[in-house]
Amino acid sequence: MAISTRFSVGIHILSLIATDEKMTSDLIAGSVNTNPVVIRKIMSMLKKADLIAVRPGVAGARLTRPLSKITLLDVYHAVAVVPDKELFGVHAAPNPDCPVGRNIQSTVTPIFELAQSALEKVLAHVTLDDIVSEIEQKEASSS
Amino acid sequence: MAISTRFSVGIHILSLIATDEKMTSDLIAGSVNTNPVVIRKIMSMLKKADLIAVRPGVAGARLTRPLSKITLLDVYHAVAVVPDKELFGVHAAPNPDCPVGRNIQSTVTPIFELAQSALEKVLAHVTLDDIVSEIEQKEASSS
DNA sequence: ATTACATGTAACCAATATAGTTACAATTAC
DNA sequence: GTAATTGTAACTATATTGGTTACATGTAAT
Repeated sequence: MAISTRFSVGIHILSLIATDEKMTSDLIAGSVNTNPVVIRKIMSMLKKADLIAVRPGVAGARLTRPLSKITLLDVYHAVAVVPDKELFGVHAAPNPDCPVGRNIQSTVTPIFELAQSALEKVLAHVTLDDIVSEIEQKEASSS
Repeated sequence: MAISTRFSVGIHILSLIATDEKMTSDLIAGSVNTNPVVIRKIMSMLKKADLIAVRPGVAGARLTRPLSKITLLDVYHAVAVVPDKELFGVHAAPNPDCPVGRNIQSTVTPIFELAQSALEKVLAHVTLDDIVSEIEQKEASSS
C-alpha cells in the first residue's frame, strides 16, 4: 500500500500558507480539490506538530518557523503516514523452536531500519523553501 | 500505514526453503506462526516472480537461483507490498487554476522518487544469502 | 487404483486505514 | 448580533490486511 496522500496534501497546504497567511480551509480545499474538513484534519495534525499556528474562528494560519527550517521529514512525521517510526511491518510471533523463526526478526529489523533511514534522510534534506522556490520558478518560466 | 508483513514473511519463507527444500506450507506456517493458506498465497507470489519453483501435489519448493542472486528488493517486489513502483501517494486532482495546485505534483514527485529509490537501493544490496548467513551465525554463537 | 498428502484457489470474515461528507459547537471579527 | 471560520464528532464507502474454511487438483507410495 502506498503512503497516504496526507503527506503530499500536507506539503500542499503548507506551501499555500507560506504564500498567503489568510488561506481558509475552504480556499485550500479548492486548491487541493477535496473537502474542507479533510484539510482541517490535516491542519490539525500540522498544528499538533507545531508547524503552524491556527486560531479557531479566525481565518488563515501562520508558519511557526521560516520555510527553510521545515523539512519534508517534519511534515511526514506530522501527518503520521507511518506508525511511529516503523515503516516496515514484521510478523509478530515467529516460532522460537525454529532456527529461522527465532532469528528472523532480529536479522531483518536492522536492515529495514537502514532502508527507512535512507528514505527519511532524503526527506530531511528537502525543505519547504525548496518546494516553494521550485513552484515559483516553474511559474516564472511558464509565463 | 506500515508496509505489509508479507515482506518479512516472504523473506522468512525463502530462508526456510533455502535450508530445506522439503518444507511444506504447513511446516512453514508453523515457523511463521500463521495459517498455511497465508503461506501458500505468498508462495504463489514468489512463484509468479520466478523466485521459487513449486509443483502442485508435491511437497516443498526449490529456489530458482542461488541465494546470493536473490535480493530483498526482488522479494519486496514479488510480494507486491507497494503499488507498482509508487511508494508515495500523491493527491490526484489539484486545482490547475492555482499556482501551487498546478505545480505541486511535478514538484513533489521527483523528490518522492528519490526517497523511494534510496530505500530500494538498500534493499537491493542485501541478498538472501546475507540473511541466511546471519541467521546461521547467530545460531552458532548461541550454542 | 486407492489412499494419503500437497498445492492452488475461491469465498468469506474481522479489523483497520483512507478519503470524503454532514452536522454542529465554539470562537472571533465586524 | 451576525457572519464567517475553525474544531470535531459521527458516519459512509472503499480497500487492504491477515486469517479461515472448503474444496478441487495434482503427486506419490503402497
